[in-house]
Amino acid sequence: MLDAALAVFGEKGFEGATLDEIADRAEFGKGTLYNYFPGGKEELYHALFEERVVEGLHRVVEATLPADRPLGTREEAREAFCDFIHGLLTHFESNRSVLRLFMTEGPRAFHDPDRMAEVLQLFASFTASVAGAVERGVASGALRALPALPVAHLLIGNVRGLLMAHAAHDCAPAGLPTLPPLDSATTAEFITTVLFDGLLTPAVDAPSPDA
Amino acid sequence: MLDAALAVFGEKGFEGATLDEIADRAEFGKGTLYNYFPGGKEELYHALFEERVVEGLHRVVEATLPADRPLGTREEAREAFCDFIHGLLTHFESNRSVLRLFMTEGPRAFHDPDRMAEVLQLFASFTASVAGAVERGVASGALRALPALPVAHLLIGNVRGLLMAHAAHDCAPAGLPTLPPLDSATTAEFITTVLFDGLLTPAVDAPSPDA
DNA sequence: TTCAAAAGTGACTGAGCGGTCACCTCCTGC
DNA sequence: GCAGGAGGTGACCGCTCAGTCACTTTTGAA
Repeated sequence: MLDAALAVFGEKGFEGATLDEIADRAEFGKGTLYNYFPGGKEELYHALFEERVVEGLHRVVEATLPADRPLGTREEAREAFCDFIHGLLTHFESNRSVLRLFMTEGPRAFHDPDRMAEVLQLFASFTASVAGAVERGVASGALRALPALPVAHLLIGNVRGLLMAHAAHDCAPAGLPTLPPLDSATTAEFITTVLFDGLLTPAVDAPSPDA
Repeated sequence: MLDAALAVFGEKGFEGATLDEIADRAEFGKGTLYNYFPGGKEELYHALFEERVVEGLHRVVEATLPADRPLGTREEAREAFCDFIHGLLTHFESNRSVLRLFMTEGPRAFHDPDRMAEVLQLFASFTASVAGAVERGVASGALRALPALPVAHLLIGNVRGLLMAHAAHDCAPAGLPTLPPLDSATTAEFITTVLFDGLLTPAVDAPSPDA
């Protein structure tokens, strides 16, 4: 049943999805749906969001940034976060519907403070885990002394942004300037390079302008 | 009329906004709305999006990354992009409704390939301008030789991500782990530091950029 | 002053959809 | 084989809202 809901919400979005279609696709009657989710559309959606999206994020963070993973050196930190980014990318690339829920939910919550509070609550421990890892990196001297929470947001935001750009490429028919679909390992390495090494060329005292 | 539409779409989102409310708030009859926008809700929304969101992005990019701005040195490149980021932040912070349209539209377009094509078309020249600036930075040796378009996406995505996080903070009632509202200059400097100097502490064997 | 076109109006309509409920069906335990 | 209830069902209801159109008001040219 959640599978059907995921498919339909993923395709149509929250507003566009109809309970009739979800029930049809799940091969259940609409009434049955209310047996499982008395709260109706909202409850179904929230349950789905929690079980698939939030749960997925947790698995990735547990696999790649566990509290005992050493982040003492620059190399360790770089590799750990690269794994994390790679984990997020592969997770979402193999779960397009989940990706859509993930990307759509933030904006949706803006129009409803209660929902926003809920969403933030659901993401809180995920964000906190990432921020914790950043903090450990800072403490060990591997990372610059920047505030951990904004850095965590930035990290997550980057993955989200590139996923969005790539997903847009899939949808776009014309020859518009979109990103070609990269494999997740390359993309992860790209993001890591920018975020960890920086965009600027390494400062040698005589910069080499090689045209 | 567009002002009223902006306010309502900003508050309620595309689906949540009703033409009755827009017409009311604009102090027009609903019929009049169809005189100006025969295509109805969609056309009104698209016109709004084009005139306010896309237009705003263009103004920022023209002000901070014009084609003749020198990007030859690391310092010039860093400052130019910092200005750009700062420009985006201030623009959106003083136009919350515009911000919401901007953030909501991407996800919305996923459920409709035609709309996605339109949106990409509208953003194409904006993205291209940013990518062009990146390319110039790379050509002059100030920036690492990374593909310009993904870098541009990353840049824009970072601003979008932090704006979202800060906007979420405004909505959230509880003491959840959200970002405190920073002033845009600080935030711009923060993003620039991460993206340009990198998260890693300067390596011993490489010369250090200044703190 | 006249009047026709342009601009504006809001009650009405029809479709779509979330949610309900009286009924059915099938399993279980006796 | 039967009673009872848990689980399943889909026609139906009521409401919301985009879009329409017959009518009113304004405008400005003659």
